[in-house]
Amino acid sequence: MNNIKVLLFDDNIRIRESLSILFNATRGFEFCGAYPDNTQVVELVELHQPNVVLMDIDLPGINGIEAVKRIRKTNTDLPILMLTVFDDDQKIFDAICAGASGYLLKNKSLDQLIEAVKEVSLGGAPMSPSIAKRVLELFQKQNKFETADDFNLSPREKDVLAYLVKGSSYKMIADELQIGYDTVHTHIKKIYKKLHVNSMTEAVAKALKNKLT
Amino acid sequence: MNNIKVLLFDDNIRIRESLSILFNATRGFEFCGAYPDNTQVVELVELHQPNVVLMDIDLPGINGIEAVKRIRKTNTDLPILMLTVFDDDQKIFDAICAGASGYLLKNKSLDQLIEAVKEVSLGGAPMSPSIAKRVLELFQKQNKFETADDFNLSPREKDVLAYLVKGSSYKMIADELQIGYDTVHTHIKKIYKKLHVNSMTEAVAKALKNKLT
DNA sequence: TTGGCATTCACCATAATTGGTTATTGCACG
DNA sequence: CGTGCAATAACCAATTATGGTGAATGCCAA
Repeated sequence: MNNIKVLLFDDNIRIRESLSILFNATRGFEFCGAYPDNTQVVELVELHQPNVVLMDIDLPGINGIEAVKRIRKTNTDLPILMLTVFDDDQKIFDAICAGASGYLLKNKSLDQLIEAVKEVSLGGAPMSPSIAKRVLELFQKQNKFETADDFNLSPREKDVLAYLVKGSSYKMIADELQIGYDTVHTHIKKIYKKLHVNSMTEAVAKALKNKLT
Repeated sequence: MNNIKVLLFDDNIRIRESLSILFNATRGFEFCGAYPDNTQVVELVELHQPNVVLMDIDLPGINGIEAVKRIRKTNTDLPILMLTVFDDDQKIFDAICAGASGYLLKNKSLDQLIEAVKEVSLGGAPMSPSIAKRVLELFQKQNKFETADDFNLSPREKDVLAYLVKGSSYKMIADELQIGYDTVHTHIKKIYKKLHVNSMTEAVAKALKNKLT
């Protein structure tokens, strides 16, 4: 198996030096270099062809999240491990959405860092447990839904509502469901009563807000 | 510091026995008991008052995910660590949405398991890197958005579109934006041209699909 | 300063939606 | 064997939305 080539971006010179020593001294790793900012991040990735990028999230100028976005424009597979001293919800969220592969707090031991880099190079997504907790919470928040509020819609009414959400008109719904225009009208009237709305747009908005689709 | 009380649900008798020995023999832990199914899960949690629950995800009868839901009905804080041999996307997703605190593959060493239980009892969310990767991918998928497609909407047009999404009619928008009905009409006509749609519901659907709000 | 664009407004004709009532069919439940 | 409900359908009147043209104002940049 080939060495794992590691490229580091961090504005702290001590971290650059110590990680440089660490990866050069550890069997199975190869240190491409360490840079204090992201001005040349895309070019440096192109140049060094690393297997893993370590990215400090709080860099001056182009921050780590922006750098991840730039790398991801041309390279969707390269593992990028975010390093940070803070576990700020918004930054975690942004970094993950930008396409980061993992997220470590800097309080890890060097052994744990080595382990994490190995894991991320193999396609895993190492995360500090406290980070993982945040991610899970964000995830749960986004996917909590009120099954309670079904509004007692009948199956057919749900069908019709789904077409409304897709942007269909009475006529289109009638065509697609193979029923008459007046029947669509009837269904929609009942939907409005059950949802306590009185227009298609309100119904669509309510359906989407309550994940009725 | 008090011992960490661990309660286990797993249908494999070998795992029950070996983890029983492990946690009884490890300083800082206390083993509440091991059960092969979830029929009494809520009562057992109530009885033992554990600090951490280890839950196999594939149990006969009431599965691990359903068990998590039941526990979460009355106890939102108790750390529940899911154990599984498979890393199936849907199960990961369901377990997390049900309220699981962490998610470990069973290929972990006993030392790593002990470490993970410690972490979860402290409020972390240990995850096997391969699981974490799935979670990140699901997360990224849910939150990917096309900032590119702004559709060249002017600020005012975005305002109007936002009201459409809220379910407002021409009149309501005119009132709320303090402009005339015909002006709203004009804005909406331009929005339709830019979005390539020709009804309020289509505009709302497209706006929401492209996160234009 | 001229051209483009955003924002505002008006009028007209057509099409679509809304709310009301009424009615038939078929299915499930007690 | 009625009762209730979902699903289907029809009719009417009033409101709302759509698509077109045209036009005034103001602002910014070439």
